[in-house]
Amino acid sequence: MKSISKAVISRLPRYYRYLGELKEEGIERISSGDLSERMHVTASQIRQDLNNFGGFGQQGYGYNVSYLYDEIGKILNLDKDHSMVIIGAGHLGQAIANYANFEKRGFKVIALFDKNPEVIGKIVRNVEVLDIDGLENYLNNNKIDIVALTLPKEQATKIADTLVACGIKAIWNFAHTDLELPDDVIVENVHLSESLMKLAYNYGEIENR
Amino acid sequence: MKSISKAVISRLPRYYRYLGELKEEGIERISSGDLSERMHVTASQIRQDLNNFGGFGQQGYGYNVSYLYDEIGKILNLDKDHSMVIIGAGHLGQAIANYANFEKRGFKVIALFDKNPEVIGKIVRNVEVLDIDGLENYLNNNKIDIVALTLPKEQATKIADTLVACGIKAIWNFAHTDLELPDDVIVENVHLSESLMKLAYNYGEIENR
DNA sequence: TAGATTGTTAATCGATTAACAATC
DNA sequence: TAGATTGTTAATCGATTAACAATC
Repeated sequence: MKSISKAVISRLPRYYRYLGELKEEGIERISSGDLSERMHVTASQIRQDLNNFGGFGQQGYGYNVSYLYDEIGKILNLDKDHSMVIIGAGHLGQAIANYANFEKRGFKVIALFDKNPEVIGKIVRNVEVLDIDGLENYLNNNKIDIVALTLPKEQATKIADTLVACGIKAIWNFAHTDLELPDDVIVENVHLSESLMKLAYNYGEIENR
Repeated sequence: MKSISKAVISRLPRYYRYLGELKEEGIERISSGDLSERMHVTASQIRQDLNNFGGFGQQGYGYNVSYLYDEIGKILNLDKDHSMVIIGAGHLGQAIANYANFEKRGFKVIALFDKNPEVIGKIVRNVEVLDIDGLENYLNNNKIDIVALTLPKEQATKIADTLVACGIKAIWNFAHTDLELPDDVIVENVHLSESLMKLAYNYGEIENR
């Protein structure tokens, strides 16, 4: 099976979001042309993207919204549950723990960790903040799918090695650094400062024209 | 002047980060070849990217780290101050307000807004949380460069229109929706749920191989 | 059936990589 | 000067768009 390009994957969650909205609006079917207008992408791209995974539509009819929504959900593994641990219980860690929609999609936060005694023991959305010293032991005794790293880069690098040693395969990295880990460990980076710099560049350009 | 491609812009902050690290390590010069090894990109791409903005290097020598760092900073507008207002003083809003490094780069949070009486009046990093009802008046009387939207999508859409009406040209959008705004308003999206879905897809692929 | 719209191939466009002459 | 490394042009690769036959 030829692997799917990164560009395609990165568009799937957006399709999923729009289809969810269409579903909520009670719309049963949609053509690539109509969806293209809503999403401001070409109809060609929508059809090409979807056909990487199979023929979800029907000639002369279009796509069944509910069916396509479910299918994209399956592709994105949203039909399975994912246990998640958050390391770093500062505002960012707590923001993620509190975000209800993740749980709706099967992402279940089952523990937070921190080294700060002031937050250890605190309950965030029914989940206790545990002492980081117990992390290794915890990981060895619980099946964890995803670890979110919401702590400063100095600590993130070291903790990431521990995670890999404990067999963690998926890391959601908010620390401002690139983790250098083995190939079979997936890292998804959220670099907020880089996002903000892009914004600074782009609005600077607008001002000068 | 031909405009620079999005792909190039999105790589600049990462170059900037690596150059900052090199500076801290006390390294004075670096060749595209050496930088390419550190960053895991091709030397060709580095040279192509940089030459969109001018010749920053010198044949036979490479690039002066400190000089290149400053030049990329200028391109990204980091040599200017940017006043920022955060709307939504929940955990995510507070996380951003608290992030010290932004201030180092010239991004100054000068107000937070919320509609929740329990947080209004609270001081976050020397900045007061104000009542959202006073937003329009505030924007009309203060020069604000960037507004961060860290609130639910239902509210974000409405607030975004207010922002545009008040002349805001740069929005850092954390709400899970695409804001439909005039062309001269720059929106930089941070869609955390889409990032998490990409991670779910990718580590699912690893498991199946 | 006729119209609509997909699935898919072919054409275009843009971005990345390779190569090398220029030059420090 | 000789070696190193850039700046830049040319070649390749991949992604997007256009076109249309297949088919519901």
